[in-house]
Amino acid sequence: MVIGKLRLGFSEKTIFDALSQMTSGGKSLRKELDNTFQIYPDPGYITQVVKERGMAGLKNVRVKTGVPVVPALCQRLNNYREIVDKMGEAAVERKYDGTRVQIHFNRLKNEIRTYTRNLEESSPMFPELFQMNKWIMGDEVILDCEAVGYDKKTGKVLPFQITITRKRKHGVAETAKSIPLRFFVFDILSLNGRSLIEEPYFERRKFLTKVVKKNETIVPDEYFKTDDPVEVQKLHDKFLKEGFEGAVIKMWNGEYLPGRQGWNWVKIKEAEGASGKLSDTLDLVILGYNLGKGKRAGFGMGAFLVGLRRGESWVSIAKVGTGLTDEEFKGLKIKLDKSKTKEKPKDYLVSGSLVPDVWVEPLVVVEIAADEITKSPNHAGGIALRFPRLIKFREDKGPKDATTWKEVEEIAKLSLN
DNA sequence: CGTGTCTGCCCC
DNA sequence: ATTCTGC
DNA sequence: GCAGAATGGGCAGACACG
Repeated sequence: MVIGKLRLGFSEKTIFDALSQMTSGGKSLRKELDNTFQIYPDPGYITQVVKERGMAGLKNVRVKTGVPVVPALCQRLNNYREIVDKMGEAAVERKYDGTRVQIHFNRLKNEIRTYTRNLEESSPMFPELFQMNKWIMGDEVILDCEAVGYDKKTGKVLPFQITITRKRKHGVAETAKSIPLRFFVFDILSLNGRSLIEEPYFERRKFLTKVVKKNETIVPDEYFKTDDPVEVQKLHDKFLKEGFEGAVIKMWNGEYLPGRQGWNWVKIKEAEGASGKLSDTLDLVILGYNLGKGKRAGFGMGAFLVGLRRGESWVSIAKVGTGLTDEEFKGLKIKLDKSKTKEKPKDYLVSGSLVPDVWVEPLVVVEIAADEITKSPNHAGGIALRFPRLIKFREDKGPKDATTWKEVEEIAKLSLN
């Protein structure tokens, strides 16, 4: 099936608005179009159905294996009480740092297909699913899960960088052997032709338990029911200690809603109130900046390179392009241009792909938050920050007061549990 | 044949 | 992924 | 509150170059 470029993003909204108007419908019509899009995300097809059979035709569009469902996503919120206040009763699940997989199983057609979070078909990536027929109690099933690499000896999950090596065109079988994946199933979207997306969470979970038989490769994900913020916090701490990315909290009665809607699904990774999953923020020095595109080109900076002192050199460990307001970008450019250098300063160690458009003297200190310190093939320091963002400018600090290499190594050790 | 660089309706 | 911004 | 548009690290692949 060809899903056109209009699939996600820019104009299905416009198209559906036009379609609603054309068919003299109002808001309810628009809602019906959106609901259909969730189970058949192809605006071209939907337009055709409406054209040929009118809005009534939409009722005949059903969930089916081989057509991806627009996946539900998590809102972010790092306050336990607020989460519970917004949801009431909720389920708490582990957050896995892997890759999202929507599994479509059709016994009669002998078909097993998978889709990514962006509705990309990914079937060739997961040869281990070919035995689904033994593991699934049903003939036509759509499952939602997270696939994570795991260590066969210890059973522990592996870092994202290892899991994602599976995203390849060649050598999939070899990689599957050396880095097996485990599929943690947390939802079921359809069963034998019947859509379950409008069923409440706890009902879907009942179906899931009946349908998925646990084994080495596929596991019905564990969940904990609660309406107590303290309990949520305890579970979150437990998950972090176990080495998982955090917790996902879902409304107990919630439907399976596409995208981020309301407070149906919420994720929490960091300690309550913290700005990133990494235990500490880092005070780093700006080494240069890039000119930026689109709106950012207007104020002459899109991102800046940060690093710290290691021995006699300055080494980069991240680029930062978020966390600043437009005004802050403008102000920072003016400030940095005062210490622009024509050439790369001699004591800078920065590898090719990260070389900025403009080099600056190592003077400006910024506080940076991140989720993780990872080994890096790109940054000269050999490590990098995952999801770096600016917290604030440290005008009170000079380059000598910046975080030291030793401190970073300590934090890195801690973050590897 | 290796190495470097760049790209992806990429994954996060 | 995170974050900011205009609506 | 929501969608859109900026931006991050890093993987395999494709391609250029020597």
